[in-house]
Amino acid sequence: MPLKKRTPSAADQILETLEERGYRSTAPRRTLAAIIGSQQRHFTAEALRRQLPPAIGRATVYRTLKILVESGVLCRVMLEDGDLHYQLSHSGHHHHLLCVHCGASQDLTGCDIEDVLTATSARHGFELSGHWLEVYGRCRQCAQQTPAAA
Amino acid sequence: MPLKKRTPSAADQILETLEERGYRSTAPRRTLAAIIGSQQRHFTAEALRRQLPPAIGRATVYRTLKILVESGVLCRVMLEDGDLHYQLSHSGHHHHLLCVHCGASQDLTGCDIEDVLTATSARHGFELSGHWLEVYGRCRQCAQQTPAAA
DNA sequence: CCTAAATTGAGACTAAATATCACTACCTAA
DNA sequence: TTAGGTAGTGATATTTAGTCTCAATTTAGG
Repeated sequence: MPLKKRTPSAADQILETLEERGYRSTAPRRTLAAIIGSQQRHFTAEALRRQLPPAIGRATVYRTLKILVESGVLCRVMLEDGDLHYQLSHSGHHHHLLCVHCGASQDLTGCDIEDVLTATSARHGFELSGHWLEVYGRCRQCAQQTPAAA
Repeated sequence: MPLKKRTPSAADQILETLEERGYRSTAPRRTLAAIIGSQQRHFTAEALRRQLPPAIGRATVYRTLKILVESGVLCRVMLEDGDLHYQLSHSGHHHHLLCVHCGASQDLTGCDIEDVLTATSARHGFELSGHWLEVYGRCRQCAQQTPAAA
């Protein structure tokens, strides 16, 4: 017998956040939330759309993605080739270690980039307000599988 | 009487770099070099094109920009809104302090970001191969002019 | 001057994203 | 429970940014 209250799924959390922000719960958004919650990797808007029933219009996909980024549910990830991807955001401001081999990404935690930037900016008389950082390389698994990639 | 050998202009330096790399000196490239050398701020491909005689085709502009980035003459700058701009590159790998108020940019020097990233990545078992960093804020002048911007 | 190869520009094309707008479906106040 | 104002939707047109193709032109070098 399944329990009534389980750990809320990613999709549920997404919908909840939208409601908290005053957005209506609609059928397209529920579908979007379910598919987004099921993504194992960062994804593009168009890749997402391909997984959606064709009845859901392009505009809705882009509108919803924008809302979700503003709401902190998703974050944007810039790939090395300039492709803009999205992925579930697990925390507040953070950065990504993006594996260029398998496409996995880990959050960069325990990192004092912010402090370094603040100090360096101050030295330039610069009033820091934000930054954008992506880190590319190979994750542990991929690095082990192909030790000295050409 | 003007001296024969002056400090070479930015445009001359651009053309020289192209020649060193085996690219031919052509009229369109000379025009491009002159206009690029005269930019006071980072610029988009299309903004550049608007300053060019219409006889120079779009393809040539983009081709030349690509060559110049590969040659290290220009570097790409990603603005906060996702706009891709270009600007003259003054050194090798570096980062930018981008003023969101006036559009000025300074190179970020004397910064040990690389070391921090290397150490942090290692802690995650991540084999670092590259990164992308932009820093946004207000330059000294703008910060002074509007001390507590809303 | 001649020629091969590099370069060019017009324009077709692509991809990603936004804008428009009539229509629909939510949700709440009655 | 329903009515109706509004948020939301989707089809479609449009924009933006850039790439591709290819015939014609220009360049560098002998």
